[in-house]
Amino acid sequence: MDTTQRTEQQRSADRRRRELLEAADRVVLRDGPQASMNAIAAEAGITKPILYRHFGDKGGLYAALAKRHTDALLDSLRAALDAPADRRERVEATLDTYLAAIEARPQVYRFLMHPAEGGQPGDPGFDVGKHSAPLLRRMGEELATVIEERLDLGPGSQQLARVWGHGIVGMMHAAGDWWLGERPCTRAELVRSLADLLWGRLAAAGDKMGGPGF
Amino acid sequence: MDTTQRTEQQRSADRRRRELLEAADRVVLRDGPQASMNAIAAEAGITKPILYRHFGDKGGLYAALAKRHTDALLDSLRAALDAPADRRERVEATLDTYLAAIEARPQVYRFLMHPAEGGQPGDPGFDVGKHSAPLLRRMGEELATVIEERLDLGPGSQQLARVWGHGIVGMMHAAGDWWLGERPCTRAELVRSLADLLWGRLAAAGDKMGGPGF
DNA sequence: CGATGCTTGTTACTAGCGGTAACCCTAGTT
DNA sequence: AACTAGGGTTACCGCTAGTAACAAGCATCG
Repeated sequence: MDTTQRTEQQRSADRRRRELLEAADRVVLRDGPQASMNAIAAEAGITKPILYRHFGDKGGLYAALAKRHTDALLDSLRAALDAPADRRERVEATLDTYLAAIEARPQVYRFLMHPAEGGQPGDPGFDVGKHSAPLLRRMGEELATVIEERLDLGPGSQQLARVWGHGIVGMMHAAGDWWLGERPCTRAELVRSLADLLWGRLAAAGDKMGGPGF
Repeated sequence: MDTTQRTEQQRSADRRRRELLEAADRVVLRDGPQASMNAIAAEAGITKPILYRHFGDKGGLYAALAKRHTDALLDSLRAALDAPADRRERVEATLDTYLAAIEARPQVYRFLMHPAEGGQPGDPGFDVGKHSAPLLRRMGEELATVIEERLDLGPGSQQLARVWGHGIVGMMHAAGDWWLGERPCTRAELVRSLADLLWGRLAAAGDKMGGPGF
């Protein structure tokens, strides 16, 4: 049990793992989220059981793959969120960063939003809750902490911040998804519209027709 | 080609179709979205090919199934949205209606959010865009039309309304999904927090620490 | 009456998936 | 030389979606 040997092997295994992940990345980027384990193994130049030895099951591989992209995206978002500017500018920069990312690599984005979808036959468990992609959850929590750290929201601020975190992330996600499909306007316009929504223009707008009854 | 006969057969087919849909409904409600065609056929007391004759493929069945629930939910939402009350109350009622629905039947909700996920092997097409569930899209569009009809938003109102429609729906969806998993507060509190967000409390809140640079 | 279709239903199959058991082979250790 | 440890492969299991191909019941036409 020599430690140097162990680290040697660990390193080798880690390098292999990274190679496999990059191959998987290529396949997912080409075939979308339904890339098969066979295809990934073939792309990596090896066969299935090796994949399973490294990642356990398809969910494990997908989780590892998703973590890389999610971490990268979250780093960008944190940078935008931490920029030295006023709140509105920071919000717009964060929205724009996210939208630019999903615009640049839609397949990766799609993969992140529709992960494993697993559920092997023998498993009787049926996880209500945790439907959405881990990316959404992580972004929501991240934003919640930022909000709670920086904003003075009075009593119940922690809970309020978490609701807002997940809500805002969901708004960004859904609007981005729709925008990516239809492209009804430029990215800048979308960012501005969403920021306007968050800035209370919905509440401030006047009614169009007659009295408030309608 | 007697018309009466034709309607006769049409009626019979429609009744069968409804029976099959109800059986499928039971199975999906029990087994979740990964219910197999075999299981659905067994529940309906028949065998697979009949399902395929009626619905084409799994996507077809799921689409038909989703349409029923989506229509029902949209009707409830429209009712809440059309209530004779002021805007804030209507928004809160709509949020609450949606959240109550997903709370009452989480499996149906999950099914609606993670539909077919189809993609047969031979099909090289890869539809970027249209990732999210049809339910989200339809709710977004619906809300957009309501906003555009009732609010005076100045120039570019149509585009703004659509962005807001999809954004608000996404906010509701993501917050609801998270809430369903963690149950960190009551439904009423969640509704209130989200309405507060839409009412601009994010923009109105004060900074917690020092100057605006941070 | 018999033949023709049409709908309803079945059995039996294909092709591909995720996942695994069993084996092989090479390297290094004692 | 014997023996173990990993990396690798073949061949399989059970499952899925989807599809022939065939077997009735029942109307209509010649």
